[in-house]
Amino acid sequence: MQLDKIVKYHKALADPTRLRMMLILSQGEMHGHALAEKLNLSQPTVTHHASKLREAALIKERRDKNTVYFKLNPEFITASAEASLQFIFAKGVEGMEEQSSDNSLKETVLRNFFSKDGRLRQIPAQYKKKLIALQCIVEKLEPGVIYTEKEINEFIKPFHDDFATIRREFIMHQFMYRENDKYELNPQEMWTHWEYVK
Amino acid sequence: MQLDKIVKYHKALADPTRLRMMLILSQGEMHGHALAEKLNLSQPTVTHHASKLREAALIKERRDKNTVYFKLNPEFITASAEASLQFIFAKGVEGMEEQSSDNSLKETVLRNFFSKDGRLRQIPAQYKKKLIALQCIVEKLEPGVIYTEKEINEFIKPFHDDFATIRREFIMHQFMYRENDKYELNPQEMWTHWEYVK
DNA sequence: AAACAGTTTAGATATATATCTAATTATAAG
DNA sequence: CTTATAATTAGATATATATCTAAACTGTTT
Repeated sequence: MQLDKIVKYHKALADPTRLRMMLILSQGEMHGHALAEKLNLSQPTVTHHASKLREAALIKERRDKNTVYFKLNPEFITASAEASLQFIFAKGVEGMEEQSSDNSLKETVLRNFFSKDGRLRQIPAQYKKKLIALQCIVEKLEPGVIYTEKEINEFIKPFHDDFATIRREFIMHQFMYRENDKYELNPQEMWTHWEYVK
Repeated sequence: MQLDKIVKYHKALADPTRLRMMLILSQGEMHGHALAEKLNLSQPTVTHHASKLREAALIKERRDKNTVYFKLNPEFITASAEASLQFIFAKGVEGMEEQSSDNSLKETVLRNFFSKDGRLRQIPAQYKKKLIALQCIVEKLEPGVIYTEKEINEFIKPFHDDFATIRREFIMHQFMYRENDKYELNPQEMWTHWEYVK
């Protein structure tokens, strides 16, 4: 998983001192002592910040005799910014794998909580089973259709008397979304409750 | 100064939980309760992270009855990443202003520390004055020329007997840089010791 | 080999922050 | 007006981190 790398990149730049270091180094390479002087910091502090930047590969170093010169690693700086954006906007490419993994549990729920006529005997208390029961009902709705609250209630009633609770759970667990008392199915990707985010 | 904003942007994304929030929201808007559930966190924690993201303008919110829906603010996300890069790579556009501000101090140093024949009587102990004295000497070198250590020594001797110390100070204060025993002047922008980084 | 200069490591301290529970606020429903 | 639900605020705690001083290390010079 690359999440850690992206965090590391942002952490590296999430500090005013390190940003000023980067600014200074954008003018050319510089050694530790001079950096400490320009920033009014002790040398150990500069070492500390330099390690953070180096761990994120944002700077490179060269050594001449005793003194270590730092300079920017521009390719990596831009690459990291790019990667961060890609990460955030990567539409759920993953998360589809486990889709059908829990079939046995689904059958259990269908057998134990629904009667032959399709009514929900009772709302499962156990979290995962409740989600499955809700999903079994909600997937009988039409994707793309906009429902009124009344219509949703009428739809639920044949399954269970407490339509208010179930309607609320639909929203709560992201099966549907609501705006100005209009209800609509969310895309199925949003129903993925089994931790697809690693 | 925009440094704070850039720090805020990176801080906002410098946390695995918030990054996962962004990932989830990239699939569509979601309200606090559902986010808490997906992330296995308490609702106050989600509020906490949402504020951080909101302060950096990375997410937007809408409210329907009691529930607040979060969604990404994609323009700002990319704009911030762009601004961060621009900040880092902004070559010293600033810093040129105060160039000639301290002329009086320079005259003082010239009068008190240099004799009529141009020799440096003694190395000033006071930091700013020392820098001025060094600069007065170093600027007599040719930009672009690569010197050997021997040549540097010979150059300094007419100014001061302790050429070793002065040569070291040239490096230390970034007037010159050294690689494999070759010495070269740094560009004048790097001599700017009077805190151009705000 | 002794001294030195630049860097790094170790250890201490203070501030920041991620997370929780409990209490409060805000909006809606009955 | 009372209750209920979602969100926020307050307060507590534990971890992370920015900074310093002092000590150790490493390569250079004498």
